[in-house]
Amino acid sequence: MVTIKDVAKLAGVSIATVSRSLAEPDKVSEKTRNKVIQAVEESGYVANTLAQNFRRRRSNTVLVLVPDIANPFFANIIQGIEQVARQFKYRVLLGDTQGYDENERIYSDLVSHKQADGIICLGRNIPFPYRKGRQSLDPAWPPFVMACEYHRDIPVPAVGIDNVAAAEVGVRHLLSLGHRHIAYIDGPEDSILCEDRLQGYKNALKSSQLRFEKGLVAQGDFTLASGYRAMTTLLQRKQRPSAVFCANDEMAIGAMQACRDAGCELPRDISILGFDDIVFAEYTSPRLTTIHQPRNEIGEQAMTLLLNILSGASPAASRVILPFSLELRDSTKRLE
Amino acid sequence: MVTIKDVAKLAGVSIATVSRSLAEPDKVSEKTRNKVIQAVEESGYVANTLAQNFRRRRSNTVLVLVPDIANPFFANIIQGIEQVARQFKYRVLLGDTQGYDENERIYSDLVSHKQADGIICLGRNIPFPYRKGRQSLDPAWPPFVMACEYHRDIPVPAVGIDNVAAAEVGVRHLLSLGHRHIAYIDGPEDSILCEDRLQGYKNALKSSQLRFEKGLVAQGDFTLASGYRAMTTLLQRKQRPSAVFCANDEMAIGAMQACRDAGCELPRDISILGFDDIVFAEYTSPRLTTIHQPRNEIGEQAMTLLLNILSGASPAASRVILPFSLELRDSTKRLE
DNA sequence: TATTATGATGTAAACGATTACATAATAATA
DNA sequence: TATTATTATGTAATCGTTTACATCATAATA
Repeated sequence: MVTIKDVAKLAGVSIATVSRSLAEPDKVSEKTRNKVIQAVEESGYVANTLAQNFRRRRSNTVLVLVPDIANPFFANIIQGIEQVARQFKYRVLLGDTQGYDENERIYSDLVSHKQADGIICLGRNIPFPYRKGRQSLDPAWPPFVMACEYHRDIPVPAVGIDNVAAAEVGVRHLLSLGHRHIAYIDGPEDSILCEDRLQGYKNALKSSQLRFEKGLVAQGDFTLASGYRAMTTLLQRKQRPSAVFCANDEMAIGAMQACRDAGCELPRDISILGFDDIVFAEYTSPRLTTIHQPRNEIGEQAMTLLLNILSGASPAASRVILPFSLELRDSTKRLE
Repeated sequence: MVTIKDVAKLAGVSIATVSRSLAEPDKVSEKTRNKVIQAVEESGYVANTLAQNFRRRRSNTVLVLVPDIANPFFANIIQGIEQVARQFKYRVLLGDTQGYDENERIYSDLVSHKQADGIICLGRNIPFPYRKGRQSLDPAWPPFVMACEYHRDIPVPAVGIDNVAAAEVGVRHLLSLGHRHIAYIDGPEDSILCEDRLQGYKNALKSSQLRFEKGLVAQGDFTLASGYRAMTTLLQRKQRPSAVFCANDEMAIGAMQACRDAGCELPRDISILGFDDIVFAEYTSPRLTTIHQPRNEIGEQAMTLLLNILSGASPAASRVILPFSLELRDSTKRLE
């Protein structure tokens, strides 16, 4: 293996000069710089990243905590993160937490072990211990940002959309189609995202002087199967809802299947509205009307934000709110 | 930061002894071992992984090259890899190559830079330069294994199913339903997987004394959109196929949509058979009949294989072939 | 008991880079 | 030209481990 020593010998300079020529080229005369570059090429030298990381006490790696990689929604966010990371020569270490807090802990240890410089958290759990009610960011925490989710109490830097507004726009769309009996299939209980979407749903109802009915909210957990189950429950009500707003597309797709299995025709009997706009939304039957989130951009922005923090930007909480849009397709229909 | 030195001082031994107590406990007397453990706990020492990696010249990290993380099929394989990796204290570095060879090169550089100890390649491209026709594994290559795909010329360790057999089973199923005019929607051109599946398709036809017709093969690239396009092309033939075998589920789902858009009723007019059995396959309408692959296990086995190689097992090519199964659902129907 | 084998510990040299500091070379100024 | 400021380079310490080797203590053997 060719080391910096070999290059130094070959170029007839000291190792310090080689190091400088490579890291801070303008701190070195043009002549020597050329000699060094020549020697590097001749010897085929590549710096040993392990040694560099050790000496610089950082890894140029970010850890991404994903509740579930198999969820195509997260996959797109990761792509955005990857893209920016690659551009800035950062590596992306993946941590699939499968929704378990313990796993999040395990992974975040990597940061204290200097295996990663920072964390992007796609899930809803902060992987560090914290006291409830704490107002400011704990200075002991490693650099990290949340994407999609955020935190109500702690001012964690976060990237996402305005979920209240997005849900409201979606439900208002259903209302504008004449629906008055609108159900909501909720995501995991402790998700702020879902709380916000529920709030948007309530706001929309209110704007039409409709009363919020608890029985019209069914619990899901973002999976296809949970959407199916939730819808099945809703269909058992004496008065079936004429429209259903789902907290994500997968549950919407599950719900559609439940409707079909119950003998409903879509969208004639029931309108369905999703959230996220995953690729599959365009390939359901009927095509799923849904709220589009700029997934790639969320990832990009999250990584950018983290890079800023890593390069010493104020650790003050910055929320990046990106635009959403209502994607009108065929799963929602005017009530006849 | 508390280092090994501090622990040594606290325990009243040398740093070598501390290191040994931790790495090779049986090379040290019980008394000292206890003293050291005590000191470690008291001081809250955790070894600096950066320093360890540097000194040990390895990173305890594997690089996973994924053509597309957004593909749920790969996501499940990654989960399998993750699982085993975590168990053996390995980290998973993710490289989304988005199908570009150059990206694969970039990532595989990480190995030469010692950022990763080995590679698991989910795509079809070997990320190192190689001469065609080479019979043996290049000893200069870093440890790596392929999952799903494999290589025809080079004996690369690989994990997957018998794609020829699987496709044959699938198509025979269509034949058994009376279909004689069966199309095939192919995946990317340079994929051995797809070549194998095509071969299985041909074998099945042959077994029923049917002639292989080139016009019944449409090109796709594993995406939903490409499935849609391919199916649209097939539907323009004077004689429409009565059944279509798709090289993966996503193309099958795309194809279903194309059929509906062309006014076909499924599965009455056309039977559709997928491949992979992604979660969404159960939520299409009609539910997709498909070939099930043990995705998680493929990931697990691939990681296990890589670990073996890393721990010095013979670098000889070992192929791990896992079982598949035909998942009968509602998208295939007896020809009337 | 003297000698040898065995096991436990310590000493110090790596690993391959970065970087504070000292020194040498050059340019700018008086 | 002599002096000072500036820039370029080299020397050597350092990061926190691991590990070859030397040393010392203890147990086993003659």
